[in-house]
Order: sequence, then C-alpha cells, then structure tokens
Amino acid sequence: MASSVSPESVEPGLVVTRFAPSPSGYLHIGGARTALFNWLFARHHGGKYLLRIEDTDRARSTEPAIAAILDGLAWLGLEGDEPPVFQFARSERHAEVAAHLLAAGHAYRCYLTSEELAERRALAQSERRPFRIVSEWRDRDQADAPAGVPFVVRVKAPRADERRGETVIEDRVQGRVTVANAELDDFVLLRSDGTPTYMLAVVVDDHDMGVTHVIRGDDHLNNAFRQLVILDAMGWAHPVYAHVPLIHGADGAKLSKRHGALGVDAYRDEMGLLPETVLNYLLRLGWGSGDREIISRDEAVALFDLDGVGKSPSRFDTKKLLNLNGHYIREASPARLADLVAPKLAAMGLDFDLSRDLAKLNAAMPELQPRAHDLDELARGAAFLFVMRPLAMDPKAAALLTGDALTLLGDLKVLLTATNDWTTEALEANLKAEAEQRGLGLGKLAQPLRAALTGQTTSPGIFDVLALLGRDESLARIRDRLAGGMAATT
RNA sequence: GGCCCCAUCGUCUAGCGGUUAGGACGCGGCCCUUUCACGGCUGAAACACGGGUUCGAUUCCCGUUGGGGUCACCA
Repeated sequence: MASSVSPESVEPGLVVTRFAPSPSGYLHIGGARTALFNWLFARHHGGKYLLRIEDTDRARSTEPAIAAILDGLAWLGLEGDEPPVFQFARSERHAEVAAHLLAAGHAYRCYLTSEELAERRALAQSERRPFRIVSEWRDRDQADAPAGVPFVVRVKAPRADERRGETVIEDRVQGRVTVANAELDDFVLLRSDGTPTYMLAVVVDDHDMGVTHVIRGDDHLNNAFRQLVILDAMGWAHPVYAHVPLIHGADGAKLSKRHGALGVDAYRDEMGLLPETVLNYLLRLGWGSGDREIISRDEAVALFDLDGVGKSPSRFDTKKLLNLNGHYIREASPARLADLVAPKLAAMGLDFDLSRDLAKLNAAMPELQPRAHDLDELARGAAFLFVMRPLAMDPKAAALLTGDALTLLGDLKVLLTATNDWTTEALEANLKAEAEQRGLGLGKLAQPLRAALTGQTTSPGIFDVLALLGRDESLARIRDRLAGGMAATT
C-alpha cells in the first residue's frame, strides 16, 4: 500500500518546498515571510515551490480568505509553481491512510468523549500536574466498543521506553532538538465525524506532494515530533525541517493586529508600500548575509540559504520598513509610480483627470520621489499640482505673504509675465539674476513665491514648481495671492 | 505550570577563540542647499549575569535571569 501512494511525478534529488496557509484570515506578514523563504530556497536550488490551502477546518475556512491570500502572494510574486492544492479535497486520501494505520496496528479507535477528556484535563490542572492524554482504548479490545457511540482515531505514539525514549530532529534552523517520547501523546488522526485533522493531513499531503524541505514558523516545531510518529508508522522518509522564528511586534510580544500583523493588502493599500520593499524587508528580518541591506530578488535567490536564518525571534520595525520603501520609491520608474499615485489623487478630491493630467504627474515624479517614503506621501507631494484656485493657504505659508514680501511678489509677477522661456533652466537664470540685482538671498525670493504657488512652505525646487505648473497657472496663482493679499491688508 | 527554543547597540544584524566588536534603521552634529527631502561626513549607542574550559573568551560547556513558542476532535 505504501508504494501505491508514492508520488511518481517527483524527480529524485529535486528540492520541493511548500507554503501551506490556513484560510481563516488574511495573509499576514509572518506568513508572507514563510512563503518568501520557501520560494527563495526552492529557487536557489532550482527546485519547486508549491502552495497548499489548509482548509480542513470547514468552520473557519472562508472563500474571501483564500482570495486574499492568493492575492497577497500574487502581489509579492510568490505564486506557486503549480496550482494550489486544496487540502479538504483530499480528505478521502487522508482517511485511507488512517485506515491503513488502523489496520497495521499503529492507530486505534478511541471512544473517550470530549467531555471525559475535558474532565481529566481539569483534574490534572487542579492537581498541578502535566496532562497527557492516556486512552484506555489504546490496548483495549475493539469488541468492548460501545455500540453507536462515536469515536476518534488516535495514533499510537511511541511510549517512554521505546526508541531509547526520545525523538530527535536535526532542524536546519534550530539545530538538534530532542524531545522525550513521554511528551508525545496519542493525538487524533480522524475526528469523530470522520474528517482528518491537520496533523494527519499535513503529513500525507507533504508526502504525496513530494515535499523535501518543510520551512515554516517555529510554532510548528512541537508538531514536527508528532508528525514524525505518522511518518514512521507509514514508513515514509522524513523531510528536512527548518523552523523559522516568529516575527514579533515592536514591544517584543507576539505580533498581533495592533502591531502590524495586518494582511499584506494593508501594507499595499494603507501603508503605500511597494512589493519589492516588503520582500527586501522580510528577507532581512531574521536573515542576514554580511553587510548586505538592499537586496534585489535575483540577488536574494543567489544568496539565500537556511544557514543565514537566525534562531531568535525578531521585532517588526516600521521605521526601517519606511526607510526601505523610500529607497525603492526613488528607484522606481516615474511612469509606474504615476500609475500607482493617480487613483489616490482622484480619491483626494483634487482636480485630477487621468487622461489629461497623467503626463503632468509623470513629469513631476522625479522631483517628488526623493521626498516620499510611501505612496500616500507621494500623492500628497503631488497634490499642489492639482489643487483648485484660489489655493487654500497653509497658515505658515500665509504668514510668508505679508508686507514687503507681497510687494516683492508683485514685482516678480511683472518679471515672470515678461518671461517667455518657461523652462527650469531659464527660470532659474532669471530669478537668480533678479535676486543678485536686488542684493537678496535666493531664499528671500523663493519662499514667498513657493507660498503663492503651492500654498505651502515646502515643495520641490521652486524653478521646478514653476516649470511643472506652467506659465498660465503659475501667473494665475500669483495673481490670486496679490488680490487676496490686497484685500487682507486693506 | 510541563516541555522545547532563544539571548551582540533602542531595532534588524555581521562575527563562527586573539577585532579599535563592523554595517543598516532610528537619534545628535556638520556639509550640500531657495524650503523640505535626497546625498555625503561624523558622534553617541551592544556582547544579560555567574561559573567553568583555555595562554586567551562575544565566540565552547553548565547554571541563573530574561524573552518566545507549545501543550485541542484549530491549523
């Protein structure tokens, strides 16, 4: 029987990894990193990276969650090399293995009810001694079975005196981990409704899918020992295990919704991150290769190994994440960023028309990029280009346009009205000459101009602002200010 | 609580018996500069503690402390 379930499609020597999320929530950041490590390891070794949706818990698995996970993976470019395997669809195969285990004497039917178990657990707790499930049905004659009572199928875990009393895993990340067999109990393989548990399903699926390397969160380390019990009972080879430490929040506690254990969609839509940022950040979180910080996908494939994965949990640092994103925003093409920012501008209620203004946004992008750390900041930086006249003035900008400054602005209007060569270079030459002639620092001239043109005290270089806005719009905005200023000073 | 794992600047990390303990983020200063950024230079900042082993421990071993994970008919 064992031979009949051996996967024939798997080539010997080929590295096969998998990412196996359970679709009860969104793809969170820890899951994304697990997926990335699996993907990277497979790529590095020229192997295969598979996806499996662990949906055996029918009550908690949802379609939207599946969609969100697949969407998140697609955004990060971590789709499986083959269509995802849905675990629930393989229930029959799992039951078949359970039946085989039963027939071979490696498992037994247990008629203990959950209530009885709960009682024993409570008792053990009140007596402050460790609780381990010990079912009398393990060695009891099946003929004693009460009729019509539901049962679960439990595996026969090795007893304390078997196999020298302990089980060892040579984990590629955690090193040698030893657990006493006394710690292992007869866990459930098949629930009383006949459906397989996670513990059974993973082992069978990993085996059938030909998975050679199990890379997952170290919250599964204890489970690995249980899974070995099934593997050994079936006579199947052990995969290589690599249990990666979990990601914690900034306060060191387990990453929760409060910290940033958001769906990756939130990193994209709410934080305005680029996928390459998330990938690079996740790669460096818990893994290092010398002094390397900025690592491209291709470089990561070449560099990645399990030896570089640290053994201690790491904390999530939003500051560093944003700094990285700033880097990738500077590196991204203006056209790509303009496409990403355009919908945000429209949503901000600005006078932004995609077909009319995309070119303008595109042209402004190189000046905007160094100033932004996320896509929303980029949109805010671009906003001055598309605001409606007359501009709403920031108080600090308004304060800049009083008295002499207003007079100066009037003079500049005259100067600019006479200017026909409306390029950054020509504008710069003109205004610098004017400042020099007046014996003023360029700042004296630039700040009032900036305030009038953008309504703010910060913006890209003033000559770029002038050029980007265009002659008509620039002059109109200055005129608005002069009129408003007159009114205010009257 | 039992079991398992972990421990270098605030954070992510390099280090794999002998180093002025390196880099990055963040923080301070200086420079560049019309503002804000970007960029460049620079400063402060760490081997949790106690025992061993060794000529010599951040590095190897043990313990303490601290942190994390896990103890389901969830995955």
